[in-house]
Amino acid sequence: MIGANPDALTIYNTLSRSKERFVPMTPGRVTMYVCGVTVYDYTHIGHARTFVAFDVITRYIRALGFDLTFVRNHTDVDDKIIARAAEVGEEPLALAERFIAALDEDMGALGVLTPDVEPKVSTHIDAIIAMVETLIERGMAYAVEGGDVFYRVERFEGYGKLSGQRLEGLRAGGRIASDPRKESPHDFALWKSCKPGEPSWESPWGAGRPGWHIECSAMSCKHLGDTFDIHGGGNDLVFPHHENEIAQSEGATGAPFARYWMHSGMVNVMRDDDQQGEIVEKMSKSLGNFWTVRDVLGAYHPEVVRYFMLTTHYRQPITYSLKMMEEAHDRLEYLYTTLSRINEALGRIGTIPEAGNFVSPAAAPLETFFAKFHEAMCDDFNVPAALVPLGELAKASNELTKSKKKPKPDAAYTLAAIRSCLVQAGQPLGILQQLPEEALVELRDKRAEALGIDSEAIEQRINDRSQARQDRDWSLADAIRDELAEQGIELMDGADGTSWRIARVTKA
RNA sequence: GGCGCUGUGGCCAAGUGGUAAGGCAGGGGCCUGCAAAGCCUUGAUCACCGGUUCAAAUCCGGUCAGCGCCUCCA
Repeated sequence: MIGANPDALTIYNTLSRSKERFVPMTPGRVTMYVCGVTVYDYTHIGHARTFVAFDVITRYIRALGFDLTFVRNHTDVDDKIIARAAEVGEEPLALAERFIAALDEDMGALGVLTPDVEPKVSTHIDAIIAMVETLIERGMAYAVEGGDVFYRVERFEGYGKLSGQRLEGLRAGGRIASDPRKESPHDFALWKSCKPGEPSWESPWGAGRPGWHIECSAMSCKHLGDTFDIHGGGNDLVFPHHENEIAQSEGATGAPFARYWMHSGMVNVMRDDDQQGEIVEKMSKSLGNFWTVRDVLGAYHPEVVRYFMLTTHYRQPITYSLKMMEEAHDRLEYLYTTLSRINEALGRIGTIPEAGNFVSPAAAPLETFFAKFHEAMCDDFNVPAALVPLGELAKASNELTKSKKKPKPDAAYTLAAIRSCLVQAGQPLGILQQLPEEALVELRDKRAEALGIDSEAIEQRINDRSQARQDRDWSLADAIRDELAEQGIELMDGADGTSWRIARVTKA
């Protein structure tokens, strides 16, 4: 990508609690592992936030010229999956498989790139067992009667280095009675014996299944090695999941685990509370306050969902609301409208003039565009700041496309350059990747569909009005405009006919 | 109780030592048969108190408020 400088990238590392210059282990190559989800239900907007955040990160790392290997797992063996499967009378692995397919579909629709490797627990049992055995050999874990294996937390010196927790500060067993077979209440399960009827695999400790944290240690090790560059996930995984991963991996290999830990912020949701009024709280399955990706995709264009997520830095929490989605919709529509106007203007002349022969009047934002964009992106992927130069470009472009005349050669060149910049910058962000004319229709139709507006009826009335306007019957034309405006339809009279859009649902 | 995060104009949101990016909404204007779109223009001293400094939204201490994790969680 133009202006990209891989040496300039800075990443906030949870481990050091500071921004660090990013230097990969192997020059030019980056290895990254991101925790996926436990697949027992449809994914919600919270999952999508993390996936989109790391999608932008993977895209931008590649745009910087790095050769990235990206691994993201599916946890397909887990208590919740077993419980859900029992509820609906399905085989646990079949249920998991079904929701993996749904996840692929949802994330694909959101434009989230498929990772290079998507390992599953069920296909990595050997690697998991091997790692547990190593941990036992090294004294970092112990098997107990009944066929469970626990990690010996107190044996791992660095325990708590990621989350800043100290063993004494933890409320282990506070809410759930601690297993008396544990040496310490903080010890956690690496291998769990199974009850009859549950999915299980043979192991040196009897039939059972892996504990929750071990799969990520085993699978990241298998696909990326003992030490790799970046480990990511939602910040609710910092403790205990990621802390335990470090204990397992470093306890087993003796080598440093992930070098940079990146955590994305949660999606919040507003709720009306009788006592406290409006309160924000984390979107989560257990609170039941979630919107599934498919619900939201039913109402909004996928790039609108992405744009919404791009407006807040990935480490900050973001509040999901209708108002913010509408705002994102309008802003994306604005950018696509800008591109469409460029196409229209450029369509009025034949060939686009070559660079270098013209002094363009709107060159200022163009000259600084990539510098600003990369400066923001290299500052720990500051996407909200990176969006600013896009807006500047759009403004300059719309100034140039104001006139309906044939653009002058230097203006045409500038417009072509702006279009190219917008589309290029949109690539790592995952927006502006459609033909603008198609995107605008999709944006409009999606909103029409969500509001139950009949597009054909609208177009019919527009035709009626066009006739009235031809007859110079302004009062009838205005009456139709008002009638449609009642439904939130805004008409745009242009040189080549009338187009329409739907006004925002919520204003204040 | 422990660990961590946050508090910037009506709303959203960057900035983390040199006198506040950007977006939305609102006001004014240009354009338009009218309108929409687009363009121009307009607003904050950064929760509070104290300290460090030539200089702080930005560093340190304290207070208040909100949130997350410590149990499954993206």
